[in-house]
Amino acid sequence: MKDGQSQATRRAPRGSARARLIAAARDLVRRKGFAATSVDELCAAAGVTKGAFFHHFASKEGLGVALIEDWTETTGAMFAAHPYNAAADPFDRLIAYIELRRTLLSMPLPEFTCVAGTTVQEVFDTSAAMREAARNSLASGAGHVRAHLEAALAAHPVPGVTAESLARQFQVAVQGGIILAKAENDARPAREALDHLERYLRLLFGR
Amino acid sequence: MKDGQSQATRRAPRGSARARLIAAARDLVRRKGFAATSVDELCAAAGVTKGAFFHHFASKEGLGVALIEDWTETTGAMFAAHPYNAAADPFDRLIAYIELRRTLLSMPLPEFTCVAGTTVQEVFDTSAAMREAARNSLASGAGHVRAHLEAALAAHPVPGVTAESLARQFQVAVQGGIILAKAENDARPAREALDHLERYLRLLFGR
DNA sequence: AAGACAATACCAACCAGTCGGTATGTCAAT
DNA sequence: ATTGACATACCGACTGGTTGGTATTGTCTT
Repeated sequence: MKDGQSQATRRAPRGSARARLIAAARDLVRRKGFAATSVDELCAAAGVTKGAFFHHFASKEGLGVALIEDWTETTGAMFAAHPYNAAADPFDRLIAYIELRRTLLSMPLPEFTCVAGTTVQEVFDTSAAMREAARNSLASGAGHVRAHLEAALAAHPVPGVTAESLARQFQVAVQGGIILAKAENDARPAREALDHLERYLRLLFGR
Repeated sequence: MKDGQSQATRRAPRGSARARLIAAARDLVRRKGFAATSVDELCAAAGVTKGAFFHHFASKEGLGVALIEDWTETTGAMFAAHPYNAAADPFDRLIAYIELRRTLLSMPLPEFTCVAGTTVQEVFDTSAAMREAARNSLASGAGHVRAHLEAALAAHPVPGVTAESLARQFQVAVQGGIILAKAENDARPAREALDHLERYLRLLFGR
């Protein structure tokens, strides 16, 4: 009788408020940026009240840090689990990684924007905590390809090129591509950035 | 007697309010982002009242559009006037352009961030007018190198590579480098992004 | 019973934008 | 060379609504 069902659809199950807030933040921050997203908006989107918000996060900035940390884990798990890691040749794994990033670009624009890259642009000078979380996130993202790059460079050294720096260039191509895609309102420039990255790699490794 | 001097230092000369507001916006928006910069803050920084603000701009968004358009003109004039255009060989001009961008990176971080690239990240989905201004700004920036690229490609064609797309990759390297620099709070990753771009160019053109 | 979790009401500060008014400059007719 | 009509540039108090954050109370789970 107690209309438990409508209650359940209307209100999220207890204990999920934190996760729901982070999910809502991921959506809204990608579309509108961090500063332009208000706490009230976040609560409404998550189906949660303000009391719940400030129970789980000390401040809006706290939510921002948690959002980026969650992003680091989520994307990290996704890349780690992906079959692109299976290829025997490290160079093939790099090409497969780029191909994987290409397929991600077929999603709608707000859904392939990088949470860390977007927010750090806004807050790098106003929130040290969020900047540090973003730095860690981008470094972690570069870490996924660095291992493959080290193996590839061991088999085919390139003078003046380190795995560390080349891994960062992957991030540069991805982040820069996203900016151009946003400006053009079209994923194509981001896809072309990956094409150039792949061509660069092939030239470096003589493939 | 009439303390005309203190009057002059206390208040900007008539007619300069618009330019002062744009200059203040360039500073503040680079450091804090567009959404986090309030109109009051802008007015205070420009030494101007709110009445003056809304006399010159219909809205905060209007100031945003004017800011990006001004940025397009300013940077365009700067690159056009620079001696890097002097080299006879188009390839040398491209290398000189990259070198010019490298020297820009010796400034403090907020001063080498691209106004168009930063703001479009925030407002690409919430302000069509600003996104369009940013698109135009980035396209204009790519246009500066496209001419040199066309000449270089005419002398040394590279299959599958157009001047248009390669010019955009210059923007990708610059914008992506800025994001990493912000995250690391250090210009070095941006400089390395230019190094990789230069190496890519040399490989493409066999230099 | 006790603590974790969440709902509601509330607050001072701040937000973008408005509006009636004034200062300054322009130009044509006197 | 004055005058006066008009436009531009600017001023700053004000408004309705929103902001991030708090205080208090209630309700689940163990």
